[in-house]
Amino acid sequence: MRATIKDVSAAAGVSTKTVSRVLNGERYVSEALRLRVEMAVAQLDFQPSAVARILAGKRSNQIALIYDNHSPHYIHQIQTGIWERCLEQGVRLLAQPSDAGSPNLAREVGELIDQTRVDGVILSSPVTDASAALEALDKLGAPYVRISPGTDHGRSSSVSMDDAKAADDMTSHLIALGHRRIGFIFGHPNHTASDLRHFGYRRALDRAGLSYEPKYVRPGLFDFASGEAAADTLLDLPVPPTAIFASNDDMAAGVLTVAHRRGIAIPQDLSVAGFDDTALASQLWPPLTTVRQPTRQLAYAAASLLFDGDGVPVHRRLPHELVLRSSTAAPRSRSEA
Amino acid sequence: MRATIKDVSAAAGVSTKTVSRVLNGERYVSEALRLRVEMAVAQLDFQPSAVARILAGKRSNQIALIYDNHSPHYIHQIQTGIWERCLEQGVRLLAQPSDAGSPNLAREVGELIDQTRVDGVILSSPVTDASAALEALDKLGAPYVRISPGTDHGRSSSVSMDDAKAADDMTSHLIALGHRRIGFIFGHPNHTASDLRHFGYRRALDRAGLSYEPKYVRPGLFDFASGEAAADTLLDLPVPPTAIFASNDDMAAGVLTVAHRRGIAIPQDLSVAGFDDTALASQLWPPLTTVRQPTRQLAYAAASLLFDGDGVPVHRRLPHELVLRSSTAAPRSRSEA
DNA sequence: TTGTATGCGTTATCAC
DNA sequence: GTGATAACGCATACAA
Repeated sequence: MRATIKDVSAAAGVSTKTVSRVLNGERYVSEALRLRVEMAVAQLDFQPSAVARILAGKRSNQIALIYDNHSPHYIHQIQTGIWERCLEQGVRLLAQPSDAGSPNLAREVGELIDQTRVDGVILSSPVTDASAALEALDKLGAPYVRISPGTDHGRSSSVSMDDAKAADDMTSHLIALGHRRIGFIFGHPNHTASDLRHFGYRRALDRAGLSYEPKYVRPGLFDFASGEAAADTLLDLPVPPTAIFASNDDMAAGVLTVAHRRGIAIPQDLSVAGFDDTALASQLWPPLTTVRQPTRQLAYAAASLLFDGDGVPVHRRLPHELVLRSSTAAPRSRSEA
Repeated sequence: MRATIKDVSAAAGVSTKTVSRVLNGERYVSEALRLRVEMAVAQLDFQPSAVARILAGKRSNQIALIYDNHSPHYIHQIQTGIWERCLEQGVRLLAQPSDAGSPNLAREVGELIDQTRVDGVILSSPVTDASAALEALDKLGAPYVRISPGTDHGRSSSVSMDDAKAADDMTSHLIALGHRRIGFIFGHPNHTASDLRHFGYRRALDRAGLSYEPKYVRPGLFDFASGEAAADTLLDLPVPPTAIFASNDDMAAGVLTVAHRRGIAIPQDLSVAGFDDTALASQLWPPLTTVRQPTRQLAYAAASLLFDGDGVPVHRRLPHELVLRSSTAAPRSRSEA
């Protein structure tokens, strides 16, 4: 049978409370007793029951991650980042897949909190913007941190990258290389980052005095197929763009595929850039010029905010990084006539 | 405040035990009382505490997945498959990253079981073959199911694909196309599937009367870089292979990259095939001929085995699928002289 | 500094 | 069928 605190206290000849004190590193325990307790613990290979601790105590040392994202890489980065911080803190992580658009979301979140007694919740995109979930958490008074929220920044603690600035930077880079017709592929409409990226693209054009041409902007769904479709449409234009900027790399891979299929040379005839959301970009040929999102770091920071938070909402911005490669080299003679 | 069973019993005018009976769908409750209890539950929006249930009851309705794999896609498939089954069963999933080679693995597993009281554990590759973990589970008498174990099949319930047969099938396909010099890139030595795949490759050669040439077999680590390195070595041979079969698709992507870099046309000058472990293959150009592993289904089946298991080890084999594409078209005139 | 009594929210035992 | 009452294994408040 498993050993309990009672067994330990009997073996050490002290009260259960003293054992509890030693276990939790409280003060006011004599060295002598502490030593005896520690020996007994080691001897019996005692493991405190997390369940009993949760029931009796105030904290559960458990947090939950609620996610709904179809990019395995994104989820993995998020989980890894949070897990790193949890390890340092001795906290367990409950992974909770969900459907950001589901009418049951509020109920699911409520059940999660009530049933498991998690100390807090981390929301990743796109659940981070699901008001049903936020309302449920607010109502239950559960602490939560949002990763890359698109709206309502002041509502809770959150961490994010500056998507608009990142898109602006990349677009400006393309412009500086001499590009004048830059295609843009929108991200999934459910993700607020999509809007921000599009806005950054537009802002950069505007600042450079270039006109925003809706025909160069195509919708997308963050997946390979929509990237292909968008590229086909853009490259079929009478005057096609000299560069295509995709809102993530799955779609950028679609662009590359279409280019290969059509015999279009990269970067000589077309420059391709994208957000490196799924880390696919580094595996493509030619290697893509990308905006690298610090997903893992964002997740780590989110967990930190959750653990260290004192109630007042805090926002943390983490820097993005432009990874420049040959795929966006200057066009060979495609400046405006 | 959260409602408790006591509140419900008071509201319904019955004992707590009766409420418990209704909640757990036990027999011997009159329709009248059952109805009153259900109304009270709905009225109070009562959520039973999972924690208290675990402490008092026998089962926790929680299982754990122990994994250590650096392929986000693999992990995602595994988690998704298990989660699907858990949803049907109303069971929560605790995700436990680990290090299959860590000397602390046994301790970590022991703590997991003792602290969380999970009803069972699912092990994915490569932890599925970590004897330290298996011993710890055996010692604690915790039920567990292994996904794609490479050794000791009889030790526990398990699910798997026939890796040797899959590699054999693919190699045979290449041979049938006319290939006589087929390069092979080994998988990560920690994964037992690597050996099986290599064996299947060799068996197919043998059956076809082709000699096994060690110079056509290169080591690999299941990552992009090792695929590149292996391809470089193979293509530098005086008489290079006409086809390269990589043990996963990350490495196959490396092969494609090297081919592009060297101006080698695919499939005219080189055929490329691989195991589609990370689902990357479908996004490459040209699309790769692959063995598709039913990862999600394996995970789902593993969870089923865990829930339905009655103690006696059961093994379930799930079929693989060959996805044939132009990347392994017949060689244009490269048959042996 | 140490120990005692009580509670956490549910299930299990055993009466009625 | 139904209901008291005792566990479950720990933390908490309060004494000593």
